[in-house]
Amino acid sequence: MMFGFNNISIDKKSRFSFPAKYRDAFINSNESQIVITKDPQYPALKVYLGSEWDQISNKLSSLQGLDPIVRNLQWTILGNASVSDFEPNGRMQVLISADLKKYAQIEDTNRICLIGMGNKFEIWNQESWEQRQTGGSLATEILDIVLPESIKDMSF
Amino acid sequence: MMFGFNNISIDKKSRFSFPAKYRDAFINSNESQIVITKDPQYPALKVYLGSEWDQISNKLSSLQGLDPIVRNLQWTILGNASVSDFEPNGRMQVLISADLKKYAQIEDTNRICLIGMGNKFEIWNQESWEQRQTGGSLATEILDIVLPESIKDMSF
DNA sequence: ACAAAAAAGTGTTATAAAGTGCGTTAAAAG
DNA sequence: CTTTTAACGCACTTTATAACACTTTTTTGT
Repeated sequence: MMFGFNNISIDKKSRFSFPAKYRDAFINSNESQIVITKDPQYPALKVYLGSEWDQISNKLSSLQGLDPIVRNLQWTILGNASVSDFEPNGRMQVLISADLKKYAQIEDTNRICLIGMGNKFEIWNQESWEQRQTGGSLATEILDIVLPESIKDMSF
Repeated sequence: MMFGFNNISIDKKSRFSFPAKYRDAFINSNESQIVITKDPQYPALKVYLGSEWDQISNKLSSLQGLDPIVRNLQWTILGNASVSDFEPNGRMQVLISADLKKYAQIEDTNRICLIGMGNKFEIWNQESWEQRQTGGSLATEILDIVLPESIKDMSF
C-alpha cells in the first residue's frame, strides 16, 4: 500500500519519478505497468498500478453504457488512460501526456503533488490541492452525482 | 496501551524519539511500523502503530470515494500518511515530514507534545494544546462535519 | 515520396539536499 | 552514586533533480 503526500518535480520532458519509498511496494506486487488517467470529479489525475487497473477497467468497461453517468465515467476514465511500461527496480520514471497535464492544470509548472491513496495515487497541481485541503471548492468540481446502482460498490 | 502527556524534542532533521516508557508496549504488540498523518479536525497529527493503521486504512480506502465527504477524509488521512519503519528495541526514532510539521504548526519550534491516547498518539504544538486544554478554540478547527452513514462507526 | 529538420522520448551522469545511523554528552531517575 | 534516558552532533548513505547526450518519431519542404 502506498500512502502520503509528495511534492515532486517534473522535468522538461514531462516525466516524474516515484519517490524511492514506494519501490518495495511496487516490487512486492510485481508491477510492470503504470496507468494514468483523468479523475472524473476533480482537475486531477489518477495513477493506477497495472493489476489494479486491470480490475477497474474490466469492471467499468463491462457496465451498461446506455446509462449516461456510466458512459461519462467510461469516457473519462477509460478513454483517457495512458499506459506505460514501468521498472520498479529502475528509476521509476513515468511520462505525463500533454493532454493529461492540461486537464490537471500542470502545464505551467515543474512541480506536482503526488498523493498516495493506498492502492492508487492522485496527481494534483499544487494550488488546486491546497485549495481543496483548506476547504476551498474548485470550479470544475462535480459534487452532485447521483450514482447508478451498478457503480455504487466501485471505488475508483 | 499507551497513555499520557510528553513534552519532547525534535532534532535538526525533524526526528523525535518515543519516551522509553512505551518500549514494552511496542515490543509486546510486535510493531515494526509507525504511521503519522493529519488529524482531520485539529491542527495536530495522529500517530498509529502499523497494525492499527492497517485496519483504519483498509476500511477507509474501501469506502465510496465519489462521496465528497468520504473523499475528503481519504485525502486528509490516507493522502498525508507517512509510514516509517520502526525498531522498538532501538532508539524508536521517527521522522516528521516538512508537510506534517507545517500542518501541526510545529515548524518553528524544537519541542512537541506527544499525547498517548491508548491505541494511538497525537502530536501537538504546545501552544495549541494548551489552548485546547483550557477550553479555547482554534482558528483552523473544523467542527461541523456531517458524517455519511458509511463512516459513522469508524474511529480515527 | 524522400531527405532534412524539428520535436518527442529515453537513458546517463553529477551534484546538492534529505535522511539515517551511531557515538557522545547532558540530564533525569532510581 | 549508579543507571537509564533524552538530546545533540557528526559522518555516512541515499535520494531527488538538473543537465546533458543520444535515439526515435513526427513534421516540413522540395
